[in-house]
Amino acid sequence: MEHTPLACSHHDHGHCITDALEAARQLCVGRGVRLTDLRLQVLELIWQNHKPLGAYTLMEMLAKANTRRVAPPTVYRALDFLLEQGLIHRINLLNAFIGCPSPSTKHQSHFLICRACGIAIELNQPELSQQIIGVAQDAGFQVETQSLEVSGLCANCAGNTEHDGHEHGHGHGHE
Amino acid sequence: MEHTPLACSHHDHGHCITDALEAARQLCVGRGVRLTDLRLQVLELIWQNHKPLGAYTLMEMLAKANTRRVAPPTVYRALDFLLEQGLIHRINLLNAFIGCPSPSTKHQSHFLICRACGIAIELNQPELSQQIIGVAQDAGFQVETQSLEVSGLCANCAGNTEHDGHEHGHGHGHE
DNA sequence: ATAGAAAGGTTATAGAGTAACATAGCAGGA
DNA sequence: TCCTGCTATGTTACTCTATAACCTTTCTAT
Ligand SMILES: [Zn+2]
Ligand SMILES: [Zn+2]
Ligand SMILES: [Zn+2]
Ligand SMILES: [Zn+2]
Repeated sequence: MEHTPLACSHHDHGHCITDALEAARQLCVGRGVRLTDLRLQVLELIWQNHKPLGAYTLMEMLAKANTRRVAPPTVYRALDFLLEQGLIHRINLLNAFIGCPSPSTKHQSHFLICRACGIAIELNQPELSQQIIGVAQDAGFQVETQSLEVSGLCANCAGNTEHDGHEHGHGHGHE
Repeated sequence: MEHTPLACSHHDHGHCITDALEAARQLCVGRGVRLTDLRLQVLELIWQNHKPLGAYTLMEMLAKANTRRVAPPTVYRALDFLLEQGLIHRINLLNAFIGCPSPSTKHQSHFLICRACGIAIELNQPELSQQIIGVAQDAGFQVETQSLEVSGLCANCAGNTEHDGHEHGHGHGHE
């Protein structure tokens, strides 16, 4: 496509996208569910960087890409499908959505979210999940889903701002 | 402070409220901030049970109690104050707010939320907070706030539904 | 008293999500 | 093939959540 957007300055983000899309395709075939054009397009847009994307931002991107109006239910239905299949996660803190790098294995939603650059890093810590389940069990609580959203500064942004107070080159603008 | 804020069917909730309000008063005096009538009223409404309350529900309750219209900014400003002072927490999963039973000690927001009865139980697990900080540090991430929202069934509801499929007497109606 | 700051009131609008119903596209079976 | 039902998408309208901007009131300190 046109560009490799920001955030991931140090890795080939094109691979993130193509790998994720290919994995999604195979997963859906295996499950007998339909990864339609629209759903694939939404997933692709979400994967364009590592920042969570709001439904309305996504809507505008869709409208632009398809040169016609797209209404909220259209994008929300696609998002619902992707959530059900575990292909994306919802970040409640931001009312936004982000691609899951390991959709084939069921897991909980644990994220580190940088307040400076907006990147969201998914944790892969089954032990943490287990500890949370244990704590809940001690209270007689039966866990169904977990959402851990840690806010702060990512390695990049912490490094940049500990020397001087203002960020450079992070592009956390108005998108 | 002595009550276990679990499944509030069996504890004197009047004490929850009066204790919380008295603690809030003293805390604000100590900090030199103003717990105004409005703010106190909002806090009191929030403490009326252990379920998170939405801003608009709160708005209606305020309007009814004061027999005059209350606009969104009014309640949101009160909520912002209470959040800043740590007197309440925000549950992102529900877009709702709940009273904090231990506002005098700084801590993270860790909740068990029952999808059946709506109760939200705040965890008090500094070790869990520490473990999360540790995991983040391994990724070079500098933690500022944590939000853990675990959804599932509380002891009460799990007990009631494990014998038969449908709930009884839970009152998770339209309030 | 008076000035400045903090809090609250008012209006309007932005942002996020859903209900309800209509249409289109894809199946499987006669 | 045509029919039929199911799934996905389009469309309109609406609800719920949250904030911007501006004004008035109340508190506080001098
Ligand atoms: Zn994931
Ligand atoms: Zn960052
Ligand atoms: Zn608390
Ligand atoms: Zn319950």
